[in-house]
Amino acid sequence: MARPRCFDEQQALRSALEVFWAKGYNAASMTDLLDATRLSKSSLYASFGSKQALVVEAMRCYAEQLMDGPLAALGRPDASRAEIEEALRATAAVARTEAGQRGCFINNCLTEIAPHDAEVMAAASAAIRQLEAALLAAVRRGQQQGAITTGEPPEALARFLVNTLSGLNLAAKSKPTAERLDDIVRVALRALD
Amino acid sequence: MARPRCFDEQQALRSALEVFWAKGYNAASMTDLLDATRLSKSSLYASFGSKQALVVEAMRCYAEQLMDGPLAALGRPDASRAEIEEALRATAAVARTEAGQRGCFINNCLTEIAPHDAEVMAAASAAIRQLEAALLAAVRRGQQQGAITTGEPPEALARFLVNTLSGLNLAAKSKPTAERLDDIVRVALRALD
DNA sequence: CTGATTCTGGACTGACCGGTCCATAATTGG
DNA sequence: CCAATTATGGACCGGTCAGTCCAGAATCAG
Repeated sequence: MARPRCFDEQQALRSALEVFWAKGYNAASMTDLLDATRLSKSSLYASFGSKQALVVEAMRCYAEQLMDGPLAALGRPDASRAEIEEALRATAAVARTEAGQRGCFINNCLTEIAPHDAEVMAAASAAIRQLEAALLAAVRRGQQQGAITTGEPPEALARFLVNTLSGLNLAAKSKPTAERLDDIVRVALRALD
Repeated sequence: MARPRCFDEQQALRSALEVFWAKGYNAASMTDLLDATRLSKSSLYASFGSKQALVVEAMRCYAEQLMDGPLAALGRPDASRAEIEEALRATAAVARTEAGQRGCFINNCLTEIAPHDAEVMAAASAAIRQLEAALLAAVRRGQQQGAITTGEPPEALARFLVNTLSGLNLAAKSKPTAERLDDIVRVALRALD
């Protein structure tokens, strides 16, 4: 009875994410988004409602692909110190690439738009909370195994690690050398001893 | 012979900085800047040339007031471990305030505009380099005094500390609790032991 | 083939953008 | 008071912004 949708909403979302990620929210025009998604204006507005709603969806999409990418190790149920180290190193490795210079999309949104948009703030906070929870579980396991100091509560160590990851992603913006990133990761890991 | 300038360029710059800092570069319109500086469009363009040139000057202005504010301790010629701790704590203290939720202006610019503007990138890099140099000097002194580990080169520790400060300023965006910030500072300082 | 329904392209809107320009007001030295 | 010089306000510019809307193409069930 009805004509079926002839485009993949998830695929469009991924394309929109690329645009927002590369250009930032304000600098990404609807024209840019239309070109990237290959959707008509009507279709895009019918599917997502507004530019703001679209970026919020893009943030969720990004958070998912983060946990499947450089932070995948942290998602494993037996994640411990080795997986924390792996996550830090993978983040540093991405930061060296050209694409990595876009930084963390969540942090970009937190910086540019969250202060003036409650929904974006909520989405960013949720993503950060999720990362912290994963780190917390890994820290606890590491402490139980004696691989991580028990001189600090696991919550404190997890918060510190979130902070270090944020910093690495920000550092990525200014074309850091591999040595610089390695220094940061190595010294940060000292805090777990 | 000539009519003297009847406004304070530095004062106008500080006002412009407030606008850019609170709203972000793209979201700050010339109208906003004109209202805040109380200048006419002609005067502002005659003094600074363009919105982009204005933000670059604002970045320099911010970098100065940073070294006179929370990072003042690091500027002292005898700065050592205590001054590093003081800088971290002062940054955390600012992050708790409402004004602190604007984060670090340099990092905001690095995130929003530096990727697409070479001059902004240069200004941001210069500011970060300056901070790192101050930290490096303090780390070296701390190592000589035996207050900081010599198990890592001072450059690595300085880079790590820059990273931690960046992270704290980013964390400021999401209304962090005092406890959370204290955790980050305390754990980061472990890495110096 | 037909009628119902939904998707699609693009014209269109009013507002605002950063930036230019000029006539005028203000202040100077003489 | 005058001539020279500069700051100033505001009109104005073309372009772009996010978002609306509609006529028509595409796809369905029967």
